Order: sequence, then structure tokens, then C-alpha cells
Amino acid sequence: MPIMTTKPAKFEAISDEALTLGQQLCFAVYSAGHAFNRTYKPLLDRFGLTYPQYLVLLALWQQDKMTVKRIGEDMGLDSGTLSPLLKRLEAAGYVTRLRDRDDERQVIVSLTEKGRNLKPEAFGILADISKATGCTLEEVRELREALQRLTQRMTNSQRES
Amino acid sequence: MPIMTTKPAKFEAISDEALTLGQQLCFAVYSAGHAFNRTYKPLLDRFGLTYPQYLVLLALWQQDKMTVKRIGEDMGLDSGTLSPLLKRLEAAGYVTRLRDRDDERQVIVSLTEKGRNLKPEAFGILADISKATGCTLEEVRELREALQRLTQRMTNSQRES
DNA sequence: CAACATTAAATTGCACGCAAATTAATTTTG
DNA sequence: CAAAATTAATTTGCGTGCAATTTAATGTTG
Repeated sequence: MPIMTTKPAKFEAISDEALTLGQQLCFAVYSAGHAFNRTYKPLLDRFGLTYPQYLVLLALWQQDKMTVKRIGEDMGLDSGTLSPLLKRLEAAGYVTRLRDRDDERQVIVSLTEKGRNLKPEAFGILADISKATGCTLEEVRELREALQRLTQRMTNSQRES
Repeated sequence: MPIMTTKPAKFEAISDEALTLGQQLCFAVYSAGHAFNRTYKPLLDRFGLTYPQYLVLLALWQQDKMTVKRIGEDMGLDSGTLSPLLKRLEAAGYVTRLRDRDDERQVIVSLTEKGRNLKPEAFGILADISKATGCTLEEVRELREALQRLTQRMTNSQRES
């Protein structure tokens, strides 16, 4: 008879418990991400924007005229994701994409008048989201910082291997 | 001259600050989700599994022989996402999909021997992920519960509107 | 019991997200 | 300075995720 079958039942139970969806931090993050997406969708639909497109605009409102690479660094996305997304943002009239005259490899993404004019609306969206999350400013800050630390540690351990 | 231009500069600054990517809880969740995906990928590649496929297996290890609808409720996904994903899990030999004899509308998803045999490996994956997150069990519990509350509140406010 | 409504999956169309390959421009270096 | 290496962006292919439609089976109701 194998030794493993003699281990206490409690150990079995704890191990199994650790493998449930409800116990997984990754699944909690996964679900919260979908919940944000679903909450943003109706708020962004009237602007013809998707949630990731809105995040790109947030980045551009903070710092206009960035290269695709720089936006990718800020958002943790590669050009394979950003190139088509930015084309759609351009087609929708929110940004322009122009090759850098000094380095034709780079594309400079700039807000249009329409893109800049959207920024004031974003405060209203932010208010709606805040209401939906039901978090205090302090709760938001703590949770956000904990997630940023988590992301940082995972990204670091990724780079190490 | 419009009244708005007379508001103190500090108010401008605070408002603008609130709209940066780094201040957004939604972006912290978005980034953490991507970080988890990137951390899981190399661990799951050798099993030919994607991260969402692995989450479905987690659900099935917890409760075998579920309908597509039930899996969707557990994971917050609809059949449009699950149907093709489950077909790929079946093609990979981890699950079977069989129509319920008592209600032919339903499809019962069951683990195969191969699917069940993968469960012990999952403890190793879990250990690798835990190491990458660098969180104590207590930190994981707190962060997970905070995210679950957040998701619950957003889902509720979604249903209300 | 037959028309109607409801339900469960599957399908279709579109937008990410990422890996890998490609293209074009710039930099390095022999 | 010309060949090689590097870099930035695009493109391609695949797997989600979701809305909307379709199909088939079950329930409901007049």
C-alpha cells in the first residue's frame, strides 16, 4: 500500500480546499476584471468606445503625443494589441497617428480636438464607476496599491525566469 | 468670463490627478489580470492549456459533471465563451461533453481520466504562482475577499440598472 | 394537444491580448 | 561606409469574452 494513502484526512481536505475557484486570488482578479468591463460597457457605448480604448485615452489625457511603444509601456501591452486598437481610435476620430519625422520607425499618437473634448465627460464616468464599486477613497487606494504591488512582484518574477 | 475658470488651481490638479492611469482601481485590476495570465502561461503551456481552460478545470475538480450553464454561473461566463473553450478542452482530452438524457438541451461536462490525473499537478502550479505573487496566505485572503466584495457590488449595481 | 413562451447550447461577428513573423528604419561595428 | 544587428510598428494566427442570433428541446397555456 502506498504511503500517501496513510496521510491524515485533514491534509487531504486542506489541499483540496486550496484548489477551489473561490480560494483563488487569480480568479478573484479575473472576475473583478470582467466586472469592471461589464460596468464600463454601458457607460462607454454612447461614445463608441471599448474599455481598453478608454484606458488608452486616459493615458493620453495624462500625457499627449506618445509613441506606440511608450503607450505600451504605460499600459503593459504590446504593439500587436495596440496597433489595431489605435487604428480604431483613429477611425473613430479620437486620435491621430503620425510617423515621427526624426525617426520614421516611430508612430506618434496624438489626441484630436474630439479626443480632448471627451476628457471632461470622463469625470462623470469616473463618478459612475466609483458609485458602482461602492468603495471609499481609502478602500480604493489600499486595494489599488495592493494590486500594484502584486503586479510588480509577478512581473519581476516573470523577468527573472 | 465663465465662472469655472475662477476655481482654485488645486481643484484642477486634484481632478486631473484622479484621471491618471496610476490612480485607477480598474487599471490596477486590469494589469493584475494580465500579470496572472502571463505568469500562468509558461506553467500551463506544457499541458497545452490556456489560463481560462485551467480555471474551468479548477471548477470541475471541485465539482465534476456540471452543465455548461452551471460552469458559466460559477465562472461568470456565458455559453458563447464556454462552448468553444469546452470543445478545445474536449479535443485536448481533458473533458467529455455529453447531452443530458433527461433534458437534451443540456450538455454535461465531465472530467476524463486525463483530466482527473492533472489535478495533482495543479498543486505544483499553485505553489509556483504563490511564489510569484510573493503574498502571505493572510495577504492573499484579504486581497481575495476585498476583490470578491468589489465584484459583488459591481455585479449588483449592474443588475439594478 | 397545439400554439406560444422559455430555456440551454451553439454560432456569428467584433474587439482584445499575445506570440511569432514581417517590414522598414536606424544603429552598431568590422 | 557597407554588412549586420537592433528597434518600432504592423501583420497573422489563435484563444478568449461578449452581444446578438439561431437551433433544438422543454414548459406553459388556452
